[in-house]
Amino acid sequence: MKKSTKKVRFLGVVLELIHKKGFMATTMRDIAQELNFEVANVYNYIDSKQALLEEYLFDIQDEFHSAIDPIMGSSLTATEKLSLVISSYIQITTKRPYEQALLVNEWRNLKEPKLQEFVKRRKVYENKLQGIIADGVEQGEFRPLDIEIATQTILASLRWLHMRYLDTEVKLNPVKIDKQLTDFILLAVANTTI
Amino acid sequence: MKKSTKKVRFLGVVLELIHKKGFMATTMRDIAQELNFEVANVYNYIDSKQALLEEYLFDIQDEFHSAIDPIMGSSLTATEKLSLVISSYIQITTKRPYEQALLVNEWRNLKEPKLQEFVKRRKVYENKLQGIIADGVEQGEFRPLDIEIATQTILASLRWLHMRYLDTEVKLNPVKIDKQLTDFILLAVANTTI
DNA sequence: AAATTACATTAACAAGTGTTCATGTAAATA
DNA sequence: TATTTACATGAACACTTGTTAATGTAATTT
Repeated sequence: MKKSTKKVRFLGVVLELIHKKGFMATTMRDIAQELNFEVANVYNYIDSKQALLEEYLFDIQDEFHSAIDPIMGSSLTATEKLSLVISSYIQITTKRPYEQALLVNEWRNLKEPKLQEFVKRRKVYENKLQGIIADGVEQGEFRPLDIEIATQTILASLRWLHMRYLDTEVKLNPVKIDKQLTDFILLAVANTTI
Repeated sequence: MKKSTKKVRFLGVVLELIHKKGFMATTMRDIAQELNFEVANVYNYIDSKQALLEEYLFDIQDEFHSAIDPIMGSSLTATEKLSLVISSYIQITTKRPYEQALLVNEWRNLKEPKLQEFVKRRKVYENKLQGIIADGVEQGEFRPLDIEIATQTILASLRWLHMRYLDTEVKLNPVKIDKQLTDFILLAVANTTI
């Protein structure tokens, strides 16, 4: 549609509104009111309510892929790769907590065929991480984990963080967070003590 | 309202429907159709759509409290307590995955004042676990973690499990899950190797 | 057998839903 | 200056929403 600064503002304001009320509970009239104009004008910014959700979700999902791909392509050890994935995940979350919250909470509200596309793409990301874990176990860097459970557990352990970067809550120090979570996960998968 | 077996069936069928479609997207007419009767009859089972959500959420939340309370009251070590909390969490999740899914995904759709009540009660649970962590750090059983981050991370690492016990997916072996997750978390918080 | 309760229907309600159309004006471009 | 583009409005649309009222019948209790 557009790409002016007005649209940027629109997306930012609406993102917070959707996060606060939930996507389904946010009506087009809610959006219009938040921006002090009439309902019909919302359609000068977006094609539909669904398209709006898709725009947010696929955009933030792309960011996660852009972060993991160069790590996959590198020739680092599994431990180093895992560490980098964790750090990149935290970095994206602290930079874009509202989008991350949508990613966690609202992806279910996508409709087919976009829903399938989203889930498939998420699975690709998970498989990349799972590849790192499998490699680490094979090389003896990690203990003999069930790699599927380990992958899901690691991702889950990172999936709460956005809550601490929303609204007026006291922000946690990203560097401290990074150290705590990296230590936590690396200790959990490691074969040896540090 | 009631407590007959008809109501039990009602709650079971509707629980799955709500999980599949999402609470907001599930209409009273959807519910009626799923049970092969008319909309108005839904109100012979529940007072309102909101009350239905409240019934599910506070019931499963109570189950988590009932599980953690006796552990808190015991005179075990922090490590033993943490281990038991993890196991009880997994047990509830595997036994009632749909309710657990609601707990994770749909609590936001509660309305005041029930929403506040829910959040407050969840905080109580979190504080109990946080007490165990704090104790473990003080006693030197655990490493010097940031106890708030550790608590949230542990809980988050358990919060994906219900997904593997829903629908027609291949169920994971609960005993294996228990061992993998307990190892994962205890290693992550431990001061020493096992 | 009579009375109460549990389960069901038909019909309607007031309010809200996403979206479109026709139209207008301010701003940017030609 | 003329014209296109960006941003805005008012009115309406077809449909869906949760909920209630009035009423009926099957099952259970007295």
